[in-house]
Amino acid sequence: MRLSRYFLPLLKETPSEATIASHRYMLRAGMVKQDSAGIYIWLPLGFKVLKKIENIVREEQNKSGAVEILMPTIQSAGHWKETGRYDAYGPEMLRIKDRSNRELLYGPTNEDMITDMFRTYVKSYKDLPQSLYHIQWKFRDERRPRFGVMRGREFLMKDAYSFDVDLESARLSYNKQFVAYLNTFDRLGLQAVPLRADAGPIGGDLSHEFLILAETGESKVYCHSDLLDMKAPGYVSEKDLQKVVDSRTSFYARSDEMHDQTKFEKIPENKRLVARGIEVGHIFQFGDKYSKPMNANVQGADGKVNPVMMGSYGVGVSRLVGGIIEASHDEVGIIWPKSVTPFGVGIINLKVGNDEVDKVCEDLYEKLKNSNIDPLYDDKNDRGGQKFARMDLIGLPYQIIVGPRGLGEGVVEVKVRLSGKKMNLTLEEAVNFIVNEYTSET
RNA sequence: CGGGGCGUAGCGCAGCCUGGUAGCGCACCUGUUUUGGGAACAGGGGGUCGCAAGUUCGAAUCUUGCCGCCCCGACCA
Repeated sequence: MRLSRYFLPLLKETPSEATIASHRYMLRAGMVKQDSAGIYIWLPLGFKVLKKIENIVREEQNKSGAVEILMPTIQSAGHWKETGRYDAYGPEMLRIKDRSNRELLYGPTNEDMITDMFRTYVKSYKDLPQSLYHIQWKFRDERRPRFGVMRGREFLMKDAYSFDVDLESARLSYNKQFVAYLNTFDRLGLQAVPLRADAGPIGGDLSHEFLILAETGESKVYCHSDLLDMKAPGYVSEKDLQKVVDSRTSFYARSDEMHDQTKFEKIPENKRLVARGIEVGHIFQFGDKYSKPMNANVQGADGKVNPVMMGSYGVGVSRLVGGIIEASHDEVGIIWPKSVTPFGVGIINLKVGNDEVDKVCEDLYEKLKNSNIDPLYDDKNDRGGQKFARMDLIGLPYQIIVGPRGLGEGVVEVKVRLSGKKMNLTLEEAVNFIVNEYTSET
């Protein structure tokens, strides 16, 4: 993309409402624009990142065996009355009436709807287990939206639902999602900690929440520090699932509400970690909580009819955009992990109009495009300082700086955003370096 | 939901107390000189001062009502 033809409305000054880094930078880097409290327009740069995160979440869901569907944002109140949640959910649910005075709502979650869908089709244990997910916009009428997209009212969420014939099988489905979450957050460049959680308003027996550590996090985290050193498991066969899950859940790791100081103090003192975190995922097993009142029953091999055993698994996709920035920024701007960066590399032309500089930039631009690097070429006729500051702010992992001074010696400058390290390389070397950075690790 | 605050140009703000027809910085447009870490000078465009009613000869400024937004706390993915 050529910057001169892109839509990137940057702000030099920080809007007064933004108090945390991710909110400040998302506004300044032209990623989002607030339309009303907790509701945002996703501008091109922000939208690209959102889609990249969404795709990683999708790929890991697919790998786990979950199947994608898409449920509507607007739901009928009927299903919610059947489970008793219409009254239980409270004012955070946005209730709407249509022209015929029918009661509708903008979905804050989808257990009721999917259970209704499931029961009309599935009657036999032979069709189980089943995991379905969708990635869809939700609405919760928060009393106090804040922190930009981290706590919006409208937000993009992946929610998966598992259906099993018994609790033992349901545990397997739960574990698959648990492992999928470890892999998902790893690919997003995040260190996510699974905490034992309270099932909360969704209800259930077994539950974990996944938090990324950040000073601005809303939850307090107490955990064994070795948990942070564990690497993502990658592919895990069914027979090893429980072992992998146990290897994480055996560590003490809890949020404020579930904290048990006595148990915490059994951890060696130098391994006790108290930090703050941002919740980016939450998984629940809740058995027949919805299937029973909704008569979502299946017939087993023994001929008996029982409610299907369910779980649900959420990831805050739009919240992750902010969460990643909280976890990865410095005093001048964002530092994107390679997996979600809106562009692979920024090319800075320091002297637009100079034949040689223009030619080298165009050459780099074409070569990188053809190597699937998706470069952003700053071809605007601005001063150097402005270009550097701009590129640092939007946080692409690599920059290639092309100017007459370097070209006089036959080199361009490659800058690594994270380390600040700069290298003088020939044009070919620069292209090879960037391509290699994106292919050497997955 | 408790407590506090703010709505004046795209962004950041002053003016309001003490009423007289709107200003500063950044951004934007034109020109000149510049050009390797957010350039300088000159000229210029952009506002029903959140909305409505009231007081007044006259309201950004005073009064009342409404709307919107933010911050702290409690709550939440």
